[in-house]
Amino acid sequence: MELAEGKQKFIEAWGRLGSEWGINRTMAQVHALLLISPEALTTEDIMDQLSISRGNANMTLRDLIGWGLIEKQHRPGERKEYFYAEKDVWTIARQVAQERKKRELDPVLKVLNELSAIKGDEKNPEYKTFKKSVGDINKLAKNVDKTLTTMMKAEESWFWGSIFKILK
Amino acid sequence: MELAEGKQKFIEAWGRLGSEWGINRTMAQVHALLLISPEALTTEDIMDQLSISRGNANMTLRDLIGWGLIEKQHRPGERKEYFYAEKDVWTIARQVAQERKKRELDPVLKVLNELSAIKGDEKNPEYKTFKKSVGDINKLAKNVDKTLTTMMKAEESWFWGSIFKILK
DNA sequence: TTTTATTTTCAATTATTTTTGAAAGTTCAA
DNA sequence: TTGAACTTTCAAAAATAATTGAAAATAAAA
Repeated sequence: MELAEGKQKFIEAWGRLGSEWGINRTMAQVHALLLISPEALTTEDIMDQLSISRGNANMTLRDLIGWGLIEKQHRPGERKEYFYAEKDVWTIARQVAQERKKRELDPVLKVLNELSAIKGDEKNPEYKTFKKSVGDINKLAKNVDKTLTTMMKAEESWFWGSIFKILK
Repeated sequence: MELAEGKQKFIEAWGRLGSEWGINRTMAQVHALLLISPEALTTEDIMDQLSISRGNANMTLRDLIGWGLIEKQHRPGERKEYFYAEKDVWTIARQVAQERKKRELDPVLKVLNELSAIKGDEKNPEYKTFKKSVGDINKLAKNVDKTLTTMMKAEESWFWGSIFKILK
């Protein structure tokens, strides 16, 4: 396979994975493009290479900045903005984990805690089943939360080293 | 908060979480409803409680069976089918991990391996950056893959025990 | 067999999400 | 200031996804 074809495949695969996990396909593709670009790109570069509109490119780039995955760069003497992706994959993983935790896991944990506090008749099967399921999910979610929090602070080699020492 | 309100909140929260993670909202809601139901429910029960059509209920229930999250039950002397959700949360987590790995991670790993094999000029920055990013993502994906594989075989208490012994 | 209960299918509709593109906004050099 | 270069906004359009509901299929009972 040639490099040019490989790039297309990578952008496509990253876009598909993103959309399967609730991330806008275009956003994932722009991220993929920047990930494999040695130099920062302009909005126009991105519009051209992915055949997307200016509006779409602009909004997507802002979102990616919001996720902490890319940054704006300026070049002396130029008005245009350049965009450059963080290339360290572990940093990317932590960043995504942090954002999704904040946006999705944390709110759900809040609801689960409220629901865990509901009182009722222990003789009532409706109540018992509700309580059990909510409680169990809450425990699991808390474990995931703790693991993510650790991961977000950790060095990659230490993290996987620790995981595999045990899980092997 | 009353039980009835709590149930609604739970169904809503589970539906929202599902859709944020690429799972059809209705599917997540049907799952939530069955999770907190002590008894198996009929298609009609589900249609009524969630205000969805028969077609939607039927397809969603089949999907949930496909994910290994619910099962059909039959009652002697009755023609109607009843649906009952697996209640063990760790089993649910493993099942979801297994299905998503199979449907999404495995195909991506296949592509990444192909892309990792692309040869090119080490002096070319385009090639070097592509190679580096793809290679790093591939490594990370393989670590996730290993961890999921272990998790899918593991007992809950052992798994979290091991994780926290190290991550603390 | 025929009737009745129930499930499944799927074309059409509805809802949601994404994208476009042109106008408005901003910045800055002249 | 003006105007060129560039960025942002957002209503409308397009694309995608989810849902409906009635007809067809299936299965059991009469």
